[in-house]
Amino acid sequence: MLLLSAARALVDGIDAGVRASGFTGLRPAHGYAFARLSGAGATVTELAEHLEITKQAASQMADELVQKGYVERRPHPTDARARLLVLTPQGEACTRAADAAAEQTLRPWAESLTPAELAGLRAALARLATPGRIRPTW
Amino acid sequence: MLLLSAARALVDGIDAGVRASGFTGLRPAHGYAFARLSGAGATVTELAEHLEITKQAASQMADELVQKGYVERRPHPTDARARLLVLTPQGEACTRAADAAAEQTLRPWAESLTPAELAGLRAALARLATPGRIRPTW
DNA sequence: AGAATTAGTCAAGCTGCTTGACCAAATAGT
DNA sequence: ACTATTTGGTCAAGCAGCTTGACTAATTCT
Repeated sequence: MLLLSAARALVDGIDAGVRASGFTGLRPAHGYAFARLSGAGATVTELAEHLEITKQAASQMADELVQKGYVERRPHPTDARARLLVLTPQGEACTRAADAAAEQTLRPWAESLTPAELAGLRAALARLATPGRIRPTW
Repeated sequence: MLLLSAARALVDGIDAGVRASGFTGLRPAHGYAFARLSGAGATVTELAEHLEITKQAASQMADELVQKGYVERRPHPTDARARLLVLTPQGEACTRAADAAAEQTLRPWAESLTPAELAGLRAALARLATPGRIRPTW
C-alpha cells in the first residue's frame, strides 16, 4: 500500500511540476510516450508496444501530441511505410521539466537516506520491477 | 522510474493472483473500492471520495459489484437517505486473496532485505506517500 | 415550519481506448 | 523476377468508464 501511495505521490508531483512549468494539455500517460520518443524517436508501432496499447490508440495519441506541438512526424529514413515520431524542442523541454519535477519530488526523500540505504533501496526496487512495464494502467 | 515500475509489478501481481483464485470480472480499480468497503462498509458518497471520482461513477461501480456478487446494499442504520455498501462473504474472500497475492508478490523482495532495512524502507515510503491517495489514476 | 444541505439516482455526453477492415510498402518463397 | 505473405499505418465504428447537469427524498439548520 505504501508503495502504491508513494508511486501516486510521485506521479502527482511530476504532473504538477510539468503543469507549473507551463506545459498544458498533458496527461501523465503522455510522460510515458515522451520517455520512449526521447532520443532517437520511435515509430507508431514501437510506441504502441511500449505503452501496451493498440497501434490505433498510439497513432491517435501521436496526433494529439503533434497538434499540441510536442511531437513531429518525419519520414522514416529506411522504411517508406513508417513514419518516425520525434520530440520537438518544446517536447524535449517538457521532458526536462518532468525530470526536474521528479527530482524535486524525490529530493526530501533521497536526502533522508544515507547513500548506502539509497543504493540498497534502488537495488531492491530493481529486483521487483518488471523492466519496461512502467505504466500502471488501471 | 523504478518506483513506478515496482508499483506496476505489484498491481499486476495482485491482479493475477486474484484472477488465479477464481475471482473474475474484477479490475485493479475495484481493489481500492474493496479496501474502503472492507470492515464497516461505506456509503456511495464515502466510496466516491475515497476513489476521487464522482458519486455517479461510484454508484455505477457499486451496481456492478453488487451484480457480480461482491457487494451488498443495505439500508443505512441511521440515515434513511443513505445506503450502506458492505462486502459479501465472496467479497471478503476476494480481499483475502488479494492480500495473499500482494504478500506473495512482495515476498522475494522482503526476504532480500534485513528487518532493519525493511523498516527503514517502510518509513521512507511513508514519508513520501500522501495518506489515502492510493490509486494512481492516470 | 421553512430554507438550505446532503445522499443518491437518472440521463446524456465525452474521451480514450478497442475491434475490424483496409491500403501501401517491404520481405519471403518459389 | 513475381507472386504471396507480412508489416506499418490509417479510417471507421463501437464500447466502457467517467463526467456534468438535473432531479427526488431525507436530513439539518435557523
